[in-house]
Amino acid sequence: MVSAEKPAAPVGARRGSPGEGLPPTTLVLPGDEPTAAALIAAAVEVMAVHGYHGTSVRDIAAAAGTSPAVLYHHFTSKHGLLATMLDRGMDVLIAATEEELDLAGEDPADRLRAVVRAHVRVHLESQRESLLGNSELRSLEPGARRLVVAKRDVQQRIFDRVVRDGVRRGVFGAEHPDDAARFVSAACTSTAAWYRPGGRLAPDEIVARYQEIALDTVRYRG
Amino acid sequence: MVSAEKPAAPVGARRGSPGEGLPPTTLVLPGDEPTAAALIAAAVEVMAVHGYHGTSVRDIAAAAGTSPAVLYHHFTSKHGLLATMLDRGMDVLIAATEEELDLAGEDPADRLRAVVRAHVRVHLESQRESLLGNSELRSLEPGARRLVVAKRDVQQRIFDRVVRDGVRRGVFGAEHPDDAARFVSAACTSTAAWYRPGGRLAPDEIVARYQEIALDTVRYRG
DNA sequence: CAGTGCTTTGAACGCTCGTTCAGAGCGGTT
DNA sequence: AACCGCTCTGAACGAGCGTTCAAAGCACTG
Repeated sequence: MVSAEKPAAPVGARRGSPGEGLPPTTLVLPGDEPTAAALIAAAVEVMAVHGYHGTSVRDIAAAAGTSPAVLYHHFTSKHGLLATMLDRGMDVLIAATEEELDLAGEDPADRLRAVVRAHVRVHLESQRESLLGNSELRSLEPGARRLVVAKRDVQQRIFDRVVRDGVRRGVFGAEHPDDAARFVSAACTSTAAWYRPGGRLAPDEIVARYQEIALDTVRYRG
Repeated sequence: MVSAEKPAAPVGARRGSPGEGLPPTTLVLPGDEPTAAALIAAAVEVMAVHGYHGTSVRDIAAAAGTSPAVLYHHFTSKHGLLATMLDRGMDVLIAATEEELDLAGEDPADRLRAVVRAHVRVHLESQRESLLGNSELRSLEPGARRLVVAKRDVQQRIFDRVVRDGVRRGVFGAEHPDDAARFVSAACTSTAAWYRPGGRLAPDEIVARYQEIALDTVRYRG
C-alpha cells in the first residue's frame, strides 16, 4: 500500500512490466513498487486530461496495463490515489524551491530569481502533475485537502518571505509585498496552463524572462 | 432551447418559481426563460464546487428546483449547458474589458489600468463563473472548446495590444511585452482562486493594488 | 369552450461507476 | 516438497449516471 507519508519497501521488476510506455513522473518515489508506480504514472496521464471525476478506475488501470482491482491493493481507493499524488506534488514543489534557495546567496534579487526558477521549472517540467494539483484540490475530501492546502501555504509563504526581505533591505520597492508575491507566484503557476513543449520559448528562456519580469513586479532597483 | 448564440424569447414568470434562493449569475441573459435561467444559476452553483464531471444532472435539477428531464427541454444535453455557460462567460469578460477600454483615454497607463480593472472585477464579482471557465475548458468537446478558446485568445490579445502600445510609445519599458502581458493577465485571473468575500481586502482595493503592480510589471516610467 | 403549442412530470432505459472478494499464481523460506 | 505471504485475476455487486418518452398540465387563441 503506497502512502503519501512513508514509501513502501522496494520490490524487483515483475513479469509483463506494468506501466510500459508511460512517461516518467516526478510523483513516483524510488521506493514505490513498480505496479504502484505505473498506476501513479497512468493516473497523471489520464487525469491531467479528463480530471479526477472524468477519469474512471478502469481508465487508470488500462493505462497502467493492469486490472481495476489492483488499484485497491496499492491504494485505499481512487481518492487515496489522488490524495497521494497531490500531496507528493506539493512536496516536489517545496523541495525544489528550498533547494534553489539554498544555492542562492543573500542577495534578495538572487533569492527571488531562485524561487521563480524553481516554481517555473517545476510547472513546465511537471506540467501534467501541476495542472492536476491546481485543478483537483476541490476533489479531495476535507482532511486530505487541509493537508495539501497547508503545504501550498508553506510554498506561498516562501514567496512572501523573499519579497518582504527584499523590501526590508531596500532592494525591492514594492508597496504591497505580499500582493506582489502572490502576483508573481500566480503568474509562474500559470505557465503550466499554456506551455507546450517545442513552442516559441524553451523552458530556460521562459525562466529567464519570468525572473526579469518578477524583479520588475517587486520594483527591483537594479 | 437556450443557446450560446441567440437568446430565446422571454416568457412570464411561472408557478413555483424555479431557482428560488439561488444567487444571481452574470451568465443569465435578459431573454432567458426563467427555468433555463434557474438551471444555469444552479449549474454555476454546484459545478463551481464539484466540477462538471463531479456534478450530476440530478444535482443541477435539484438545485434549480426542477426535475432532470427539464434540462433536456432547455439545453441539448448536460454538455450543451456547460458550453453555453463557458461561452457566455467569455462574452462577459470581453465585453467588460472593451467597455472599460472605451472609457479610458489614450494614455497607455490608463488603458492598462482599465483592462486590469475589468479583468480583476469580473474574476472577483463572478468568482464561481470564472473558476468554472478556467477549470472546465477541458470538459468541452473539441468544437465547443475551439469556440471558447478563440474568445479567450481575443481577450489575451487585448492585453497584448495594450502593453505593446505602451512600449511602442515609450511609456512602458517591458523588454518582452507579450510575456509581461500574459504575466499580468494570469495574476488577475488567479484572484478568483483565492478571493473570499469579506476578506482582508475589498474588491476595489484589490483592483487598485493590482493596477499598481501591473504597471510595475510592464516597467511603467511614471 | 374546444383546440393548440409549449412546458413539465415521473418512470424507465441501458450503461458505467467505484468497490469487493474468493481464488489463482508465484517467489522465497523451511 | 510443503508452506507462507504477497500480488494479481475475473467476475460480480449495488448504486448512480445521462438521457428518453409518453402522458399530463397549463396559458393562450379563436
